[in-house]
Amino acid sequence: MATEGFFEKVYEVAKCIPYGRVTSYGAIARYLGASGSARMVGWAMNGSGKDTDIPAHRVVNRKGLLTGKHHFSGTHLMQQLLESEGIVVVENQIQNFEKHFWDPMKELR
DNA sequence: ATTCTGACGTGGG
DNA sequence: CCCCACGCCAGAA
Repeated sequence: MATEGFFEKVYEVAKCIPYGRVTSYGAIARYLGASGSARMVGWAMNGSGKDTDIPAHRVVNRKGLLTGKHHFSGTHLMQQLLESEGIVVVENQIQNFEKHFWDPMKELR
C-alpha cells in the first residue's frame, strides 16, 4: 500500500473527504499520528491544486476559519467552493462548522 | 549550519 | 470567546 510518506497520507485522507463536508488540519494530523505536527498537514496541502486532486477547500483550521483561502487562485474561490457544496461561510468563517465537520478518526478510521 | 516563517493546535490567563 | 506563548516539522533565504 502507499501511505508510506506523511504527505501521501494527508493526500489520501483529504481525497476521502465527502462532498459538503469539512475537516481540520489537526484532525488529519491526529489521524496520522502527528497530532503536534498539524502545520505539516497544511504544508503538505501546498502541493494540492497543482497536480493533486485534493479538495483543500474542505480543509480548514480548528476554528472553521478559511485560513488558507489566500493560497487559492482567486480570493473567494475557496469560499465559493464551500458555498457551492451547501456550506455557509461568513467572513471566512464556516457557519455550523461542527455540523459540517468530518472526523477521519470517526468516519474513516 | 543558522534563522525565520508557515494553510495549526493546545494550554494558561 | 479572546490574547499570549510554546511546540511542531519542513522548507526557503
